[in-house]
Order: sequence, then C-alpha cells, then structure tokens
Amino acid sequence: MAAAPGGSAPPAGPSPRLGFSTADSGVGMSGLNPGPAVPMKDHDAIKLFVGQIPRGLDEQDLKPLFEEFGRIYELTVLKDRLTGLHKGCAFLTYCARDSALKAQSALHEQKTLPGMNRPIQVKPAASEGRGEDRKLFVGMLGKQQGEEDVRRLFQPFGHIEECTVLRSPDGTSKGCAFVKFGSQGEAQAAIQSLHGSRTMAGASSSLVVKLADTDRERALRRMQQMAGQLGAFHPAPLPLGACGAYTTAILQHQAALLAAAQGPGLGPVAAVAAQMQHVAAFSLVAAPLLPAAAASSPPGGGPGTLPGLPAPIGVNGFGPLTPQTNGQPGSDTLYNNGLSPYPAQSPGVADPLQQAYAGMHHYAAYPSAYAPVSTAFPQQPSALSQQQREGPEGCNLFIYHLPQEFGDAELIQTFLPFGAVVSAKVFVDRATNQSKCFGFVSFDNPTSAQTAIQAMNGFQIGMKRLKVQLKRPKDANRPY
DNA sequence: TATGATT
Repeated sequence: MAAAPGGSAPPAGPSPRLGFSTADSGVGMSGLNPGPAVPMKDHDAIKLFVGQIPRGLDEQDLKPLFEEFGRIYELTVLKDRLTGLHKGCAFLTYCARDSALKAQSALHEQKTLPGMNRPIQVKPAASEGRGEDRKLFVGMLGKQQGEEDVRRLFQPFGHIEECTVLRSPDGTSKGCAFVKFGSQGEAQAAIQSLHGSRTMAGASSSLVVKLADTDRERALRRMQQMAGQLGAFHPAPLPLGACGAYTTAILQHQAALLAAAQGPGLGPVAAVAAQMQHVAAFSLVAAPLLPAAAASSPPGGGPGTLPGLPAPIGVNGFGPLTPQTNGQPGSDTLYNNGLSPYPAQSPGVADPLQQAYAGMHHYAAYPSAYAPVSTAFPQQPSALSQQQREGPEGCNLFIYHLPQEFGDAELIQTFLPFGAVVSAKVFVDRATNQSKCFGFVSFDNPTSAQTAIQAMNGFQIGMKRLKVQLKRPKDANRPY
C-alpha cells in the first residue's frame, strides 16, 4: 500500500479500505501489527505519538526507522476520518516499555525527516494521560492497611510507580490511597478487576477503585464545597407548605401522644389542635420536650392552653417557620393542596399512630407524587440536601431503625419540623442500593437537634422505634 | 442491621 513517496499523488490519497476507520484500534487494517507472531506487549507499554512525519511515508516506510529501538507492537499512521488523508503523525507502541523510552530519547526533536521543517516528535500519546489517567484513587480500604498491602493488591495489574496511603496528621489511615501505574491500560485493568470486588476488613463498603480526580475536577469539587458552605450559612426560610403532608402525619401522631399523656378528658383538644393553626400544631410537636412537666402540670391550664411549652424553645426551635406561620390563615394549605396522604381526621379511624404510619409509608413509596417541596420551591431542597454533610458540633443526629423504604427525602421531611435541616442522609448499601436503615440529619443549631431528639427518639413506626441521638463525635475518646 | 460517601 505504499503511496509513492513524493511524486504527484492523486488528491484522494489511499483507498477507503485502507483509510482510517480503525486508526485507534488495536489491529487496524492499515496499521502494522505483527499479529499472532508477536501477540504480547508489556503490560506497562507506552503508546507513543510520533509527529512531523512527511505525508508521503506510510507504516512500511516508517517501520525501519523505529525498529531500531525494539520490536514494534503496533504502528499506525493517523489519517483523516473522512478524506483518508495522511495527517502527518502516527501512534507507535513497542512491545517493551523500554523500547519506547529509548526511541523517545533518541528521536524526539533530535532529527528532522526529509521535507519537514520541524524536528520529529516522539512522546507518550495524549491518551496515555499525563499521569492522571494512570493514577487511581482507592477508597474503602481498611484503616490498618498500609502501602505494602495496597501494593500487593494492585501488583498483579502492572508496574506500580507510586503508592501512597492517605493519612491524618496522627498517622492513622484515612482508608484511601493513590496508586499510579506505568500505563493507562494497567490502571484500567485494575479498575475493572478490583472496583467493588471485595470489602476490606474494617471498611463499611466495598472497595472503590477509580481514576483520581484531575486538577480540574478537584477545583470543581472545591467550588461546590464552597457553595455548599455558603448555603449552610444562609439557609433559605422554609415556607410552611414545604413541610408537606408527611409532616402532617407526624403532627397528628404527636397530638395523639399528647392526648394519651393527658388522659381521656383532653384527648379531643389535641385532636382538634392538630387541625387548627399551625402554630398550635408545631407547639404540639415540641410538647414531648417536657413530658414530665406536661404530665405533672396541674390542671390549671384550660382546654385552650397548650401545656408546658416555654416560649424560647418555640422561637428558637422553629425560628425559620415563624414568619410563614404567622402569615398563614390556617392549616388549609396542608389539607387542600391535594398532597395529603389522607384527609383530615375522620371519625371512624381508630389509631392515629397507625394512621400516621400509613401516611408515612404512602409518602415514602411515592415521594415524587407528592413532592410538595421540590414542586413548589425548586431551589429549596437542593440547598438542603446537596453538599454540606455535617453541621456544627451538637447539631448532628444519628438516626437508627429507619423504615427500609425511607430515603433522604423522607428523612428531611421527618425532621423539618424541628428546624433548618442542613443535610439528611440515609445510608445505602453500595451493592444493593438498599437502605441500611440508619442515617444522619444535621441542623444548623443545637437546639433544633435537641428538640428533634426529644420528639422523635422512640417514635414508633410499625414494629420499630426510631433511635435518635447525637452523632458520635469522631474524636470521641482520642488521646492527646 | 450500628455513626457522614474519601482526593
């Protein structure tokens, strides 16, 4: 297929068959591939880019020039996809990595081929990635695994140039590492074989093996974190409607609890209260804060008086809600927006608690059908759920015994009544995508967190009771 | 079933 060097070649160049549908694949028709005779290249072989090649030279012409440095695995002249025209450059892979290095140092910018006015280029192809595409981020390692352990794990896939376990200042592993391979291919092979393949001792999820972030991705990540921080410091006020039907179920449940605590005589009061002003409803939520006070308070407060709720708690705990609450004529929005899982209290319904759970279940199963938050206030939930993971000390709750069907959205809905939720995260098994039935909720202030604990710890759902407590600080019993 | 998803 040697196109006559020089000469007046026909403008169309090589025939379509030889021209280039397979420029980049392993065994292109027009490429020079030793084939079965030399099937193997080193696992850490380097693909070279060769530039400043005269248009008249094809693979056969170039071969002798490069064979000098070692056995060639593949040599492919790049041609225009459409016209088939020689692009003046080629990809070259030697069987041995060493050959590539020798060729590069001997040829790169060291000589100029006939007819060219710039020296030949011989360097690792851009696709080899300038380091980034061979560098892996490894996550979910066991804390006790060191560099040697990681090396052992990755060694079968190629030549490891670099291996670093990330550590805290005190030397303990962060459970992740960087591994840099000699080539992109090796790195990819490791990803293929190892990612998700096993769970290391002491890790909470299966092994993560992926390309490390590029500089650009890292910058982007930083930006996002910054944005998240800003959002946390300026939480958008919560429109009351955003609390949604789900909240209603909880309110009614709380009303039922209160009614029970106060004895049969006051039952109807609480039940009615749940359907009255939202101010009253939210007060009822907070009431379990002081169960002792409520239970032992003298029967002095009349039927219209809500027992044992200090004003400061109401203000601090539900601060963001207050303005909207005051502006609302009543609870009509909750019941009339068509989003409530069940209508206002009907006389025949026996157990408000069961009812509450039914409503919850309903909501959890079809979050998008209700989605009052995201529909009415699209900017709101994203600000809450996206980035920032933790609130200040004392603002982060660990919640256990969540219903299996609970997702982040349901978690938010559940804790929204107690304050501004900075983030809510249900833990999900990587492999199955199933909830692990525990999660975290972060508020922007400790009072909300305490209120939520008081109100929701022990909250019964089906056969389970929620366990709601402050998240264990990670430096709990750290020696110093 | 048990404590934030990493660079």
